[in-house]
Amino acid sequence: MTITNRQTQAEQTRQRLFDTALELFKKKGFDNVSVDEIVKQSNSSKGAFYGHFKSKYGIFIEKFKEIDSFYEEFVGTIPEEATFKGKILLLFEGQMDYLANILGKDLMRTVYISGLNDTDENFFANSERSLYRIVRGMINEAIERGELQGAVDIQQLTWQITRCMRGTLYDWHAFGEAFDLQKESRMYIEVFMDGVMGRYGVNE
Amino acid sequence: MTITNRQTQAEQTRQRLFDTALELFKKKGFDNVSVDEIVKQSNSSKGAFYGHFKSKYGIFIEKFKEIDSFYEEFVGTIPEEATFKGKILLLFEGQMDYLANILGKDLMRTVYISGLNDTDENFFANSERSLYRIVRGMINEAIERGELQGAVDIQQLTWQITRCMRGTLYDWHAFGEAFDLQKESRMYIEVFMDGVMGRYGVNE
DNA sequence: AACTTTCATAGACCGCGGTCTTGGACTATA
DNA sequence: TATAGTCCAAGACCGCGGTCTATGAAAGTT
Repeated sequence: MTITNRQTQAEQTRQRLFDTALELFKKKGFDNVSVDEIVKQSNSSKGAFYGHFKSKYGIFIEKFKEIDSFYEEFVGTIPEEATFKGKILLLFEGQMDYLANILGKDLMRTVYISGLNDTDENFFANSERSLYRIVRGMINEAIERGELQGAVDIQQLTWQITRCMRGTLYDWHAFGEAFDLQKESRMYIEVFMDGVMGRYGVNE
Repeated sequence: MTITNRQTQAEQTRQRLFDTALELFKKKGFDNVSVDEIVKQSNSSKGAFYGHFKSKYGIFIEKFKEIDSFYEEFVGTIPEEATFKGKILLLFEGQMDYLANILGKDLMRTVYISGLNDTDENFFANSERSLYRIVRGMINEAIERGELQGAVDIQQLTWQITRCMRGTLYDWHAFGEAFDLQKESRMYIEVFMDGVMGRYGVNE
């Protein structure tokens, strides 16, 4: 399968749209940028835009997926010897920092909106996302190390732990400026992990 | 302040729009009903509609507020002698039942979307909502009864416990049909409350 | 009763996200 | 090189949520 001229051309158009859109979103905010504006600024057309992206949200969702590379990298920085709980806390901290400072609140808002709109086929439900694989991995490891009982429902616990993230991130938007993401995130997951260890932890 | 004819007329129009809209939403789903359709079916006009409601979402948000009456009533059915944790569990159970069977998933979806859109002045952040008052009340009672330490941050804990609701409800939408709201809700809050009691509970 | 003011309603209008038809350059095949 | 097929791009178009201005009847005022 050779790459034709046409394909590279298309890829360039796509990239131009993508970059322009992100730049405009950053400058003016998602809601204040129209698709027409993106298209015009990119010397492109709506036909091209909707050929490459599913919707205006699509741009942000595309960008959001970069978080998977972040996870893969970040997980390598977590000390091997940390406890299960410690690892989860670090993961939360790193993630929230990345979301707030790299991806940004506006992007996250649109991702969460589209999670409510695209009822079927949304990435939150895709259990193959890096995030879920990593959390599952941590749980498995904790079982092997004897930190968690072997009988724990791994999938269930994965959804629950990541639900703590989603709940916190939702509140980050709903509660406005006063909400300190990093602090709230930490306090919340600490309590939850206490509950997890109390229930499924192994007492020695 | 006497009530004029004009005011009662307006109230009737508002009610007609409200009822018609809810009926149409129920029949065809929120996204498949246009404001024009609501207005036409109500023998009214857009001017009237937007005079009475802030947006199309406004209708559902209005309806959603009825949940406060539900809370007030429901809280009376909780046995006085139940433990703090027991009461919270009952509250979750009753609420989830009400949301799923009375208000409905579509309504909740739009409420959660508007929580992300109307950045300022959204009801989630209004700490005077019945829900928050009730949870705060339960916490206070638990402190008085010596179930919880006096030093616990009441406001913080209130947000955290209700965040469990929000997180679960978000997932209810994001995860589609397979998600069993009642079951997931219970399992999640149980773990969290274990954590709460472990941290802030009083050991005797 | 004559007038002014107020305010709910009507519906034309606007900008936007998204779709659909069209066109024409590129690719594949002979 | 002639021909057929493919597919990216162009932009007219549509339906929608929401705004704006006009209107006329009710309320307030003298």
